[in-house]
Amino acid sequence: MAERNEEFYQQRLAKLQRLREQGIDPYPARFQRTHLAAEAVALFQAAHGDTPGAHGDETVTVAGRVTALRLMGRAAFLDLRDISGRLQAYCRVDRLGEVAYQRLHDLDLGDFLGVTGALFRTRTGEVTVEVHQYVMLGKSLQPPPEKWHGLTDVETRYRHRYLDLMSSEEVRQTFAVRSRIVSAMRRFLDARGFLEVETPMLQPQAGGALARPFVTHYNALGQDFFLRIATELHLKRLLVGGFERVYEIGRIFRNEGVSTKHNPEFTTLESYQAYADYQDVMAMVEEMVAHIVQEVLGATQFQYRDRTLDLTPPWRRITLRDAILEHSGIDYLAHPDAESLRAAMQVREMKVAPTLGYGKLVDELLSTFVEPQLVQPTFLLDYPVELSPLAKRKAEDSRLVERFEGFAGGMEIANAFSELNDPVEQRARFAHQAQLHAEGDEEAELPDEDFIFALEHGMPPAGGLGMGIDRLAMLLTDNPSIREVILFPQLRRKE
RNA sequence: GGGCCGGUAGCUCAGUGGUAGAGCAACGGACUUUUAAUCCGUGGGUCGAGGGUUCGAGCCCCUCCCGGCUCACCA
Repeated sequence: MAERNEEFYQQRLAKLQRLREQGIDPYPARFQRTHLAAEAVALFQAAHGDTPGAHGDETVTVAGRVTALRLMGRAAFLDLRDISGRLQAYCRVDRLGEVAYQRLHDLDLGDFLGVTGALFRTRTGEVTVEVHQYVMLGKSLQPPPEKWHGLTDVETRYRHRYLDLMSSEEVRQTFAVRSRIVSAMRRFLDARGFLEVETPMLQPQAGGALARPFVTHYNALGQDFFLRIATELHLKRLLVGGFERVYEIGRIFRNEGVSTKHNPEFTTLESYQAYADYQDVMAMVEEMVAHIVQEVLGATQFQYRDRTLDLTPPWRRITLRDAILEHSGIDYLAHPDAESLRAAMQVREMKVAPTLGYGKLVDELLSTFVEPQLVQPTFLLDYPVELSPLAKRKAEDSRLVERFEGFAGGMEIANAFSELNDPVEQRARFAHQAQLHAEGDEEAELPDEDFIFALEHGMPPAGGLGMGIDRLAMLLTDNPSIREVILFPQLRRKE
């Protein structure tokens, strides 16, 4: 864990004081720069090529953080880093004058500095700005992480993410990619006529997924509220209201353990499209993901861990039944009830809690045998109705619903179905869930009377989708842990 | 919650029972094209916390805290 160092702080505070005594504001409000670091380098390169020792007459003003400082008596080099990259600055006493030059001794790594000067290329070939004048833009009072090894302590990286970002270009890149994923997703959906909406995070009851919620208290109403576990039920109310294509990208909260694939708050996309079914959604998912990857990485093939993933459509499609049969040898449809299926699983030496219901057992088979094998993008189709209280049954087989999940890199990244729009059946499904809840399943879906009331007013057939943005970001940034793609991941409080 | 691993200077890390170390960073000095600048010198530590064993504990034992991986739980 990073800790404050009082000695360094006092030293830097003294430097700050010296600046003020010289009438210098160490925290000015504004600075007008003419170029980013990378722009300055490109400018010089275009005008003078890469001949070592070349001097130009281009004057630039750049600003950034001091990341290295090499004082050599009557001359000094320092590295400035801004969002575009790094630019070396060269200071010499005969150019800056004795006073301004000596003041460099009170400069520290981490300070923000603005410099103006002429570009040249050193004899070792680096484009450099020879400083005519400089301005302190923000004094730093704590030392930055080590310049060569950077920050490796994982706990410090997460608790003080600014230090991690400060010292690692790779980490900065990860979060830039994450941002581009989300904006590419928005562009894709917007171009297809989807309307982006926002629905409540604080809810009198949390529904739309099988998960335990966080509870909070609303003082003004004197009531407990729940943080949403999904956006589904509100988005479908909007279909009832007449919107035909809606989506929401937002944070949801699930009161569960953390792991490399789970953070208690995470970000999902949910979209709903009227008059579409899960087959239409499947086509959209593979097209959308390929589009995003192409925009963000410039190709639909990329490295994830030790494998090359190819997200070019079409993705493999296989029924959940066949996938489980293939990887575990168990045909769950041949075992129509929980007792029989559990017995079959125990024959294969799986430890299964006797309290697990039929749906959970199937889920267990999926996550144990199938999910880790799905490295290349794959859609699993047709799930048992017990596992999907909000999905429409298949016309040909009432044990199953029209649902698919998308996998890549051994992780679930999408979940979608043809939405159940029959209010009477929805009520019955809720009743079944209520029964499971009464039997001790804390994750069972609770009946949402207003949602049923909405359905009773008529909802068009629709295809709905949920996607985990964090997991998509893990894939595209080649990170094995969800915490690496969340800026401030959840950690236990430390005191 | 279980198992395994880790927590030593601001940072990166050595140190397996006998005077707490190195590199970077910091401070002082030399140096006008360096770039992990170089050279000389200096300061800097409740060794995660608490207890125990021992003549003596960073090191061995116990408890606890925090983190990582993993299993379980968990979409």
